[in-house]
Amino acid sequence: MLDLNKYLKVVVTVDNVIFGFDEAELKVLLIKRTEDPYENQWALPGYFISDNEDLVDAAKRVLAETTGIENVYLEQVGSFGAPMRHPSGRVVTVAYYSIINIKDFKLQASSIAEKAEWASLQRISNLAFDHEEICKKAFKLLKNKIKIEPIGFGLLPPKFSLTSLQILYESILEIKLDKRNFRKKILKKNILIELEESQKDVPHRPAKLYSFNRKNYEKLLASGYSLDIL
Amino acid sequence: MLDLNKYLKVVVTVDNVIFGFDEAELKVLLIKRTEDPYENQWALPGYFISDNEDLVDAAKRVLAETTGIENVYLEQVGSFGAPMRHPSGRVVTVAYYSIINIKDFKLQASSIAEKAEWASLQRISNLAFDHEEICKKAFKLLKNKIKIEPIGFGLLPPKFSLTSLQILYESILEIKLDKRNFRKKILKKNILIELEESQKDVPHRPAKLYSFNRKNYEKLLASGYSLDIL
DNA sequence: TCAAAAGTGTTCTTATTACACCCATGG
DNA sequence: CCATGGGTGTAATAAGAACACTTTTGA
Repeated sequence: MLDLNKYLKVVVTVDNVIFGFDEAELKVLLIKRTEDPYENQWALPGYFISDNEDLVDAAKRVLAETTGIENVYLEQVGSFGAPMRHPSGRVVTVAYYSIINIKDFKLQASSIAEKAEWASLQRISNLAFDHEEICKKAFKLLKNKIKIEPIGFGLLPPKFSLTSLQILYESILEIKLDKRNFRKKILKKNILIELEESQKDVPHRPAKLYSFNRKNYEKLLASGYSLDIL
Repeated sequence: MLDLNKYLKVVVTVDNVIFGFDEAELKVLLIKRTEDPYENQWALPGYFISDNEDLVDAAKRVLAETTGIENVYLEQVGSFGAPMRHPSGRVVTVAYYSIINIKDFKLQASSIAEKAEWASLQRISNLAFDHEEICKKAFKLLKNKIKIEPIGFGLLPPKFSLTSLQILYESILEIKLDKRNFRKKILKKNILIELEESQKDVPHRPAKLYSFNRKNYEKLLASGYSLDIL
């Protein structure tokens, strides 16, 4: 039997890039570190893995422990293992990302994180470690994914206006879209349910509200269909 | 200063999924293992990382040591760290992939690998560890990448016929393409140079040969252009 | 002269782009 | 009655899909 002790062993951590959408802006969840190194600096919610724990399970556990967020689907960003990325020694991290509706979760402090906060994507410079690089790679993956999968709906409340949806796409893809063309295209996909409800108490014509037709999307998927929203 | 010795340390390996193209078929490079576990079984070329070595550098070194292949560009597939993926204990692996022209490299045996061999993609079941899963994920990434970047040319000799190029796209994307439409589309991109040469000694009308116009592609890229081949 | 792959255009259908005005509401 | 964002259609252009026969070569 192979003796693994002959080989280099390193510390492995997991980090999470959680995207949310609020006030018409894409945000990312950061924690304020309470531990050395980078004490009191902003960082991605991450920590060490435990034994007998799959990497994605470690990421879920750490996310819950540092921010209170539970039950989210995580997708892998990749591994980051530059020899000096951690000032205390060799640490390889495996990063995950997800997108959530900010209003669905209440952020909690923890022993590891003094506080968790949603930060604008424009303000992710000066993060601890190589976390800015990790954020950027996650954002790139998010951009590619939203073009072919209806993941944007996870960032919105269950009932939303077409304008909110358009702003969401514009924020993530960093482009401007034509209102009429966007509506035509998204409605033709048959993955939205037009509700009876409209916005209330807005100082302009209230927008019709829609919800995501998950059932129909899954039916379309099953019949071998690629979304290709934009 | 944080003492990393308080935390779990695990063995980290790197594995490589090297794609090649030969006899009109997409292949992947495998080694026959000479070490326990999975002795004498086929596996991806991989091994343990060293200290003070970035992950991608480890992957390059290991690839050279196990197969003799050097100087290739590696892209990360991701990390795989299920607790029982290695029978001897906890081992997290970071996988990379690349595509090369088979004829450009001579495969060499090594102490770790009795021999290296190109295997058809259809024959990657029964690999050691979770290497089949890793191959599948790498193949998915390759499929997506070839749609938007001209990486296919790396799999072909410097001079190739349009039919070879079409077969290459068909193999990777696992679809059939219309000959006329494919030619129209690829020629319109302005990334091919039509050579004076033709095939020789073929028992049918010889095909014109083309080469990849890298300079022009880079110029197009710089002017903010997305390839979108298919 | 046969077999095998190379090479070549047109038509039809579908998707994409560009663009400007009236509507409903709260203040 | 004003400000604000909601909602709507058409025409022009570009891209994609479908399709079959002739050509060149070696054997």
